[in-house]
Amino acid sequence: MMELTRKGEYAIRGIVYLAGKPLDKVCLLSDIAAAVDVPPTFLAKIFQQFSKIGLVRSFRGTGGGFMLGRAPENITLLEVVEAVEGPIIPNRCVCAPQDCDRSSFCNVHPIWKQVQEQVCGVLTGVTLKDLSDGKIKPQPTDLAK
Amino acid sequence: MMELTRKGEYAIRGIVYLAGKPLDKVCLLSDIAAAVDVPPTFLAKIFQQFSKIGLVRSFRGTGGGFMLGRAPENITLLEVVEAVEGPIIPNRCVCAPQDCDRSSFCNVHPIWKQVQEQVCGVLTGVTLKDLSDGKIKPQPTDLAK
DNA sequence: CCTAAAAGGATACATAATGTCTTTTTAGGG
DNA sequence: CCCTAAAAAGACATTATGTATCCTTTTAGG
Ligand code: SF4
Ligand code: SF4
Repeated sequence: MMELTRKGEYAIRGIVYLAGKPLDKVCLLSDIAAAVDVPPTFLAKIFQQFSKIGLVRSFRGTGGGFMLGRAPENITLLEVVEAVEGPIIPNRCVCAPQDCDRSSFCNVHPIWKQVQEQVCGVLTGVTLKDLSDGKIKPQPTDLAK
Repeated sequence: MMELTRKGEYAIRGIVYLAGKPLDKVCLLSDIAAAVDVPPTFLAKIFQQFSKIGLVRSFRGTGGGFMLGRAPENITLLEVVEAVEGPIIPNRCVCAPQDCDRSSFCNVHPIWKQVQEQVCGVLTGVTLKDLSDGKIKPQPTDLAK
């Protein structure tokens, strides 16, 4: 449960690599794939998805390639993950309570909502800039003392 | 990503049902399955797993069935989930950093560790008693203001 | 020894993950 | 205008996982 797929992992590697380059630098897919050690054909599919929603911009033909669609400090890890993995849904009832007859009286239901919020919270708190800089936000170290 | 499987969902339903019964009451698998609307054969497999690790106790033969292995206030949701889904691992590097060449310098790595802690934190904070009672812990409502 | 019930094992089917391959579109440059 | 570089699009192949069912074996009561 809860496991990021290869696709998600590769997606992050690829776009973090881009985030480490100057914003206007156009990078070849094949170069990115080699740098982050991902099968190029697979990464191509991933970047196509990114491109569709504007996370990266693509240029075709000679001299083409990819660059970030926005400044890396304005792209959160959550966006990247959800772009390729879909929304973070610990249990189907979180986004479709009507699918479960028991949701009206179920005590577990709110727990999954809570889990979702926590996970999204962590991933929203990290930007591509943080990741490429190596300057990870000081974690709250939330010890409910 | 992050989605509980049917197995996990059914497991929770089943054991929460048990938690709502007197501790010494032996329940028939078929009754449990019917009550929580889960395929009986599937629930059987799940309860076998529970039984092996002592989360529930089983009795064979005539008059047999299942009961909780411990008091419901001493069983956390995390235990139940991990019993059937395995450990909560947002990314493989969380439990096997040696599998990834990049883990030594990777900035994403600690994020997954953080996610894991948050999720486990939420699930550890809920017991079967809470779930069967309907008395869900007052959530921290962690608004980092 | 007969019956109830769980345990264990094998199997079937569907879906999702993980890639690869081929063809098409777009763009630059001589 | 053509040639080449590069991404986009779509089809396909393979494997792993999820979701379940069935059958046989073990255990226990009466
Ligand atoms: S039983 Fe509760 S937790 Fe499970 S799917 Fe339905 S609402 Fe969600
Ligand atoms: S690249 Fe980083 S996040 Fe991805 S698997 Fe390796 S250590 Fe983990």
